[in-house]
Amino acid sequence: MTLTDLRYLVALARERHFGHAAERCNVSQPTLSVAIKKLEDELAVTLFERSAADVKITDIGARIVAQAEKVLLEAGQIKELATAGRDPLSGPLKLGVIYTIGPYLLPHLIPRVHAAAPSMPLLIQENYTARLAESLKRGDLDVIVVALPFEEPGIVTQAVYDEPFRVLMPAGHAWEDDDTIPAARLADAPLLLLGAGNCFRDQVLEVCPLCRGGEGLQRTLEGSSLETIRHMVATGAGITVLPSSAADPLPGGNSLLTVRPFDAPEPFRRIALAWRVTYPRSGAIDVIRAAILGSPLQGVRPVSR
Amino acid sequence: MTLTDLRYLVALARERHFGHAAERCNVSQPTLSVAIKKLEDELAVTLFERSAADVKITDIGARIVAQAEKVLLEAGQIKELATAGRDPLSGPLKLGVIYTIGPYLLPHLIPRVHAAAPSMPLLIQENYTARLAESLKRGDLDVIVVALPFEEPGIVTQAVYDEPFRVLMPAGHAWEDDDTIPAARLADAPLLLLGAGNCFRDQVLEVCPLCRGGEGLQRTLEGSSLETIRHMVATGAGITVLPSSAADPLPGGNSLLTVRPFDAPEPFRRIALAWRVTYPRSGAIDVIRAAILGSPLQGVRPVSR
DNA sequence: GAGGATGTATAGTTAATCACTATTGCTAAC
DNA sequence: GTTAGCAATAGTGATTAACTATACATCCTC
Repeated sequence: MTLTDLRYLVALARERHFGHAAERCNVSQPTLSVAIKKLEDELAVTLFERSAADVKITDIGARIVAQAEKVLLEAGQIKELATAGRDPLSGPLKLGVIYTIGPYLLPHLIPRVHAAAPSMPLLIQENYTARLAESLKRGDLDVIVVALPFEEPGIVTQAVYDEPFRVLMPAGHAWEDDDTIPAARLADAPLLLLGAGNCFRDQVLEVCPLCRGGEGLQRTLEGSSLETIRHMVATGAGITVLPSSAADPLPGGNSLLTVRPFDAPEPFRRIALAWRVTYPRSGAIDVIRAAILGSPLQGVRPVSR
Repeated sequence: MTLTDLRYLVALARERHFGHAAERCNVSQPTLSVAIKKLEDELAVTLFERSAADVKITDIGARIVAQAEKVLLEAGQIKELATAGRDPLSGPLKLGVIYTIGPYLLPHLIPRVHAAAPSMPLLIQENYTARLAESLKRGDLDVIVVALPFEEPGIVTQAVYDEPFRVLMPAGHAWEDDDTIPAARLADAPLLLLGAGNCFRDQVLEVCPLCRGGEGLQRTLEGSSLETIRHMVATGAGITVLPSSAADPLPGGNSLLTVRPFDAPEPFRRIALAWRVTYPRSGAIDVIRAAILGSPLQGVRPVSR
């Protein structure tokens, strides 16, 4: 029993004439005749009473035809689903973002994606890189925004932008007079740091390796966020290093804080998109990339593809 | 897209492994692989993300799989319908009976058919032979009970029983002393007859052809029934000829009426079943025949097949 | 980083199926 | 009896679907 057979069956039930039904199906009369006979044999049921005068459907035949129509209808739905699903910008996209980007990127990203792909709602998860990677590989996420380096089997990455680091200090701090800050100076500063698991923490520690072994004045704030740290800096609890998108004052920004860049060469992190190499909706990824680059993130430099 | 393809699709969605899915479908891995690829090409949609680690279904793939399961379910219903419809004794049987048999046969027939084929309800129509024949050919009826001769193209008949004619007269009638009645005597009797269209009327007239031309004492009662005529005979309005099943007194019968057979050779009618030669439920016809022969119809003689 | 293990895709071949044309067979109507 | 209409069958060719064998890709291990 094939869908073609069922189409022949329904056509014959409608036309009550093998020749006409065959014509409607664009096949020859014997083709349809044989197919119906095959169906009857397979089902071990007489579907039609054939006579010279006309073709009559049996009671059981009528019931089976009704069911066949239902099958064909449902099968047609598959094609419709496929047509709808062919557009990579249709259907939800599961996006993961690391904690140190989400709060600064998402408010800009979401409306831009919505404008570019109105029928692609974003399902967003913020998490650590490791968790995002796991979800991405499991298929719980489709695309993630992470900092490089990021190497995972089966995952491809695409750099999107570079983002310099900044030193954040309370307004009136002694370093405020300097236009730029040397990284080495941080070694003995009361540096506020994110907890383990945040990639940004490690990147900051790389900027001033001395701190690591030094067990100096740094304080690790487990379970905290960049925003919390910023508030703590404002209250004079210490200084910190932030990515520029989180640090640079927006118009009408915080007057309790002072931001200074590092001495050249500025330390920076490279932010990238990552997805399974097998992920088919590359068009959706392009939209995400464009929306990120279209977002007004302070201090970031796009990375050409 | 075939039902087989959909089965492969569903299996792969369940197993998430080409080899295992193929095994479950009793085909080789390449067979399933090619089929899925063909489906994806046809629908122009990526249904699965394949990687060395595992097989992931895409969002659109999951939706299509759900629809495919629906299709397969509905298709399975066809087989179930066929299985149920394979029994000729399942499903209603549309039975036609001529007016001069119905009232005497049906009260016996219906419970017997119900006992022999409980899931074959009878849809019964009483009518003239010509109307029954038309309905039978149109397919509005499946089997009819008529008197022979009955010849129609595409229709087969099977004699079931012979039924002698009887003379019915009011109790106390002059002929009551005779054990049998010669047919010729009816020529000048006040014979009550059914209206035109009733085959039994013509059969009675054949018994005594003289009446036809004679325009004697006969009265034709249009739109009447044998039962009405019987009542009229009881009131002394005349005499009549009835088939034995309608005439012979049942235990506790009507004491106002006297029934006499004809002189030998008794005139009789032959009752038969008729159906379209293409009608597939011969088993149902056998049940009807057996139920008729099992009915206690007075005076009838079964006709062996 | 080379080699092995796992798993999917491809190549090449064979068998089955499907659809065609031509023809037969059947029924009913003229 | 003949003819017309229509479905069934025969026979053939093309397409499809299945197989086995093998290539290819990826990841993991040593």
